[in-house]
Amino acid sequence: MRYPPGHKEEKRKELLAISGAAIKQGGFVATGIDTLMQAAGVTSGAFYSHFASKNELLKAVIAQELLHSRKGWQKNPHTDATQWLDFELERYLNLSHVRHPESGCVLPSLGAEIGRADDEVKTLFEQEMHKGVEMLAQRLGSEETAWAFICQLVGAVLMARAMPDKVSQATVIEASKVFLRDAFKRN
Amino acid sequence: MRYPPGHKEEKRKELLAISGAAIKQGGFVATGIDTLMQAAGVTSGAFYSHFASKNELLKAVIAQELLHSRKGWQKNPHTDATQWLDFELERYLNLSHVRHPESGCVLPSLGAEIGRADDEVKTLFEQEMHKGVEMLAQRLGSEETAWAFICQLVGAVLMARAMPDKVSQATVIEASKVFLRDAFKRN
DNA sequence: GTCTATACGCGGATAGAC
DNA sequence: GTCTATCCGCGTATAGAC
Repeated sequence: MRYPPGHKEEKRKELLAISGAAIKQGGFVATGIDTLMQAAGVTSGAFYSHFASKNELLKAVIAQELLHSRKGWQKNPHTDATQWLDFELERYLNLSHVRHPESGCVLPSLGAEIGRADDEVKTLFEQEMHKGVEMLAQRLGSEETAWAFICQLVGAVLMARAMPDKVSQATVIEASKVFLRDAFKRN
Repeated sequence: MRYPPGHKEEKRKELLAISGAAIKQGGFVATGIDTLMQAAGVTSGAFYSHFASKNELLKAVIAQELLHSRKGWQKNPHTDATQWLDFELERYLNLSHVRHPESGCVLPSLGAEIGRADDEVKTLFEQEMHKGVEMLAQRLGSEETAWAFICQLVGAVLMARAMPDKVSQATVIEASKVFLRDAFKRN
């Protein structure tokens, strides 16, 4: 055969990573398959060798992105609760994250579009989210607290990205940072 | 003249309200002008008698929706801080709001798309948001706290809408409700 | 002010050559 | 597996009749 074994799986992974970044940046509906494949250096016809439809791509992107987010949390080196929290707050609530959705968390970028997607997408999303919430709950005490923590972070980046300049963006994310630090300090 | 004075202004208001609902439900990019005007009972050609472009419509929708949100806060009858908070939490964090974006807050629905819009849109958004934050700050003590409050609410509804069933939706919004109640209780 | 008709581009998806 | 070519529908926006 002309391609080494495992080539297809690797190519799919590559397309997935590039598509994920482009979709987080431009939005799922707004970004066409032509654009996605151009970013990957192939033509739109090649897309369907790897994904059955654009909706299948969305599911694959969600699974990949949320897996990546969970891996990110596992890299937090701190055992002390306060230090662990500060590390996560700095990592998520910073201007670079606000200004670079293509390499950031999928939730502020695609949350609303997942909400408008079909049940297959939402069910997959729920399953992947729950894995993350279970992980966070071990640090934050309960799944309930983990959900509230996530909602605060996601809402802050979502709102900050809608702001026109760095100053107002910083105001929004710093507010949530202070609020969360304060809420978890008194336990 | 064939139409009474003020007819155009009224018609524009009507188109704006109907378009706002449809866009919050389906997304700004994903909803075409044909669809919007069909919902209003006119054809797409009529749209341009009232708005210069789809982007101008987005700005008008944002201004209208955020004005409506501020009016909603003003209807809160409570003076006691705890009662005021409970009233707002119940009003925003409930399943009906999660399941009816067309009549709900514009922020979870269009936040990400505003983030991808041009500077004109974002600047308008910032100005309108600041009016609301100033109002909330009088209740919550500071603009910083107001921002954090908004981010938690918006993130909760955004995440809940991405969930596939009522149970998981309720889990998300209840978590934020408890979290916020707890955070403001200890002041 | 609203209608119909239309220009023109881009959307998702498929067929067949290589 | 990827390419080119193509189908068909929908997107924004405009022109001109009524």
